[in-house]
Amino acid sequence: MRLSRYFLPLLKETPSEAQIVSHRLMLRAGMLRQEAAGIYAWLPLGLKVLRKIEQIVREEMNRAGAVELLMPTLQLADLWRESGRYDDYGAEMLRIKDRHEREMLYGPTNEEMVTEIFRASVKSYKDLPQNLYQIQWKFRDEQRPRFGVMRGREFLMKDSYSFDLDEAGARRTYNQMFAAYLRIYDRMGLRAIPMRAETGPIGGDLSHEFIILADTGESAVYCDRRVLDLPIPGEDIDYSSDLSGIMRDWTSLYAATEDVHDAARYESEVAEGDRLEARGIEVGQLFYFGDKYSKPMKAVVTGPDGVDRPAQMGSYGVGVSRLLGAIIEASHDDNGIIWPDSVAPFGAAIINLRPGDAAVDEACGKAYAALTKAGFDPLLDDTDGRVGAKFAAMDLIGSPWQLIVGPKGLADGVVELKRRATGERQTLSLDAALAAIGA
RNA sequence: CGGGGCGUAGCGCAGCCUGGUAGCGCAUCUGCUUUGGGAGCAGAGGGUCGCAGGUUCAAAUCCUGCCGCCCCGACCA
Repeated sequence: MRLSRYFLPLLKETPSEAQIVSHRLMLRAGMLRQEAAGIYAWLPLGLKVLRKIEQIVREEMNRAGAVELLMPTLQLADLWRESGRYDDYGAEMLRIKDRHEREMLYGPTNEEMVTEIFRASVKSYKDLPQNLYQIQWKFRDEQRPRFGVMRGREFLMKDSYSFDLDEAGARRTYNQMFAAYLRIYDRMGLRAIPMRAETGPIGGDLSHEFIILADTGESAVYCDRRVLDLPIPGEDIDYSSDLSGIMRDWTSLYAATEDVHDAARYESEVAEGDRLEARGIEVGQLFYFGDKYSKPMKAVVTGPDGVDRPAQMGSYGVGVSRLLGAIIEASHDDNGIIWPDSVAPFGAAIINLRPGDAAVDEACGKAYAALTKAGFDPLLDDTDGRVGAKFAAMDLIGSPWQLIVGPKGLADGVVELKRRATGERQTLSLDAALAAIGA
């Protein structure tokens, strides 16, 4: 992409409404525009990151054996009456009437609908287990939206729903999701800690929240700091194998959100030097809730014994849009965002210090072609700006690699290569620079 | 939902108390100079002052109502 043709409305000054750093940086970097409280337009740069995060989630869900589908954002109220949640959910649910005065709602979550889909076609234990997921917009009419995408009313969420014949099967699925979640956050450069959590309105008796430690987190968390050093399952993980060991390793060390924190247990189980009390951002949650929905909604399967029983269900959410905020909270400096390579909107930036200079233009063109071919999706700054402003802009939007091409260096046969994360700069030939990036 | 605050140009703000031709910085546009870390000079454009009523000769300013947004708390992926 050529910057001169792109839509990147950078802000020099911070909009007054933004209180936390991720919100400020997303606005300044031209990723986001607020349209109403907790409702945002995703500008091109923000959308690119959103799509990359989405894709990582998708790849890891697929790897874990889940199957993607897409359900509508609008749902019929009658469906929610089957589970009893239409009346229970309260003002957080956005309720809508269509032209026929039919009561509808903008889905805050999809347990009812997926259960309806499941029960319509699955009748036998032979078709189990199933784990269906979608990446779809949700709406929860928060009393107090805040912190940009961290607590929006409209947000993008990966939600999956599993169906098993019995509790043992459901726990196997739960463990698969547990391992997949460890991988998802790790691939985004985040250290997410699974913590025992309350089940909330979704219900059930087994639940973990995945928490990113950050000062701006909304909840207080308590854990054994040794969880920070536990190994993440590799790409070669076999999801058909017994994963209870991973689950055991990660859950044997104390880690709990304030809602379920047990101070006495914490103090007895965690050595004083290992105690970590911090703030955390919740970026995902796992629930096992058995037949909470399948029973009232009659999602039953026939077992090998010929007896019908409600499917054992779980649901698993990842806050996709929230993750942008979480990643920025975890990775930024005074100059702007520091994107991990895996989610960077552009894998590399080429800064043309003198557009119009034939030699500089040619070198930039060569770098652009090589980086494009190597899959970096580069951003070429071909604008006529001040050098300082150009550097500041690329730092602000967090380009992981910055290839700086100017007439002075080129006269000596060199360019400058800067790594955003470390600030490290090297002066080297264009070919060597491209090789260093990996193109 | 309780408490507090704010709506004036794209962004950040002053003006309001004490009513009298709507300002500043940044950004934008034009010209000249400048060009390896957010340039300088000169000029220009852009605002029914959130909306609706009211008071007044006169309202950004005072009064009433409404809408929107932000912050603290309670609540929540």
